[in-house]
Amino acid sequence: MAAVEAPVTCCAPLAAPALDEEEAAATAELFKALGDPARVRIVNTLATNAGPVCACEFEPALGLSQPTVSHHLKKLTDVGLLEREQRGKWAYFSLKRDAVEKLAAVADLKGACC
Amino acid sequence: MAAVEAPVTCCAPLAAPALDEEEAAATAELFKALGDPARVRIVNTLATNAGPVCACEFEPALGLSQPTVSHHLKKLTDVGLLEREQRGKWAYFSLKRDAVEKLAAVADLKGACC
DNA sequence: TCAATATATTCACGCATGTCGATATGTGGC
DNA sequence: GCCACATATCGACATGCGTGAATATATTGA
Repeated sequence: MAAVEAPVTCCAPLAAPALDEEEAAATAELFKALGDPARVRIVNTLATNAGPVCACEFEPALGLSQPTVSHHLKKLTDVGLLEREQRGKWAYFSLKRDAVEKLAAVADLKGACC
Repeated sequence: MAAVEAPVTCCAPLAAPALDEEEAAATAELFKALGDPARVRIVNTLATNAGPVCACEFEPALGLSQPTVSHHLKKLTDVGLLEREQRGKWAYFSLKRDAVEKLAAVADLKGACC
C-alpha cells in the first residue's frame, strides 16, 4: 500500500524550523519503524552487506517465524526504507539510498541545539 | 530512574559491523522514544529554542493533558535524550549534547549501504 | 503552618502491535 | 496441469503504550 507517500518522503527533520502535525506524525512513523530490535537488526544486516539480502536469510538469523519476518520486512518497506526485488521465487531486500540519506538528515540535531 | 544505563549510552549505530541482541534492543528503544508525534514535537521545540524550555509550555502547544506531557518528557529523559533541570517549582528541559551527537551517529547509514 | 501552583505518579481504559499457526498467493520445475 | 518451495496474508492472542481523571509530591509565598 505504498500508493500514497511513504513517511520517509514526507517527514521533516527533528531540527526543522517549524513542524506541523502531519510532518511530526510522518517523522514519528519513520522512527517507529526502527523501534523494534528485529527491524534494527534487519537494517543493520542490510547496511553491512554489499548487495541485496534474501528474505530467507532473516528467519534463522533473527530466530523468528517466517510470517513475523515478512511482517517486519513489509513494515520497513512501507515506510520507504527498504526496496523489494523479486528474483525467481525469492525476495531480495536492500536499503533505499535516498531514504538512508533522508534518515540521517532527519535524525541530525547537531548545530540546532545547545 | 536512569540508575542503570540509558539506551542512548549503550546503543549501537545501525551501520555497526556487528550488532548483538542487547545493542539492537537499546538502539530500538532509542528510536521507539522518538516514535510518537508528541515526542517528536517536543524534541523539535527543544532543538529550535536556544535554551531550556519549561514543561508548562508543552501542555498548550501539544494540546495534551498535563500527565500525558509529563509522561512523554519522562520517556525522553529516561532514554537519555533530555536533561531535566529544576528551577523553583518549574521543570526545564533541554537536549543533551552528547545524546544528540550519538543519535546522529546511530541513524547515519550513509557509506555503509549501496 | 497553610494555601496555591507546578509537576509526577497511580490507575484504568482502549487501541496498536509483535508474535505465530493456518492458509493463500506466487514462482519455477517436472 | 501438478507439485514443491518461498513469501504474503489472515486470524487470534497477549502485551505494550498513549491517554486522561484522580491523587500525591514538591516548591513558593503569605
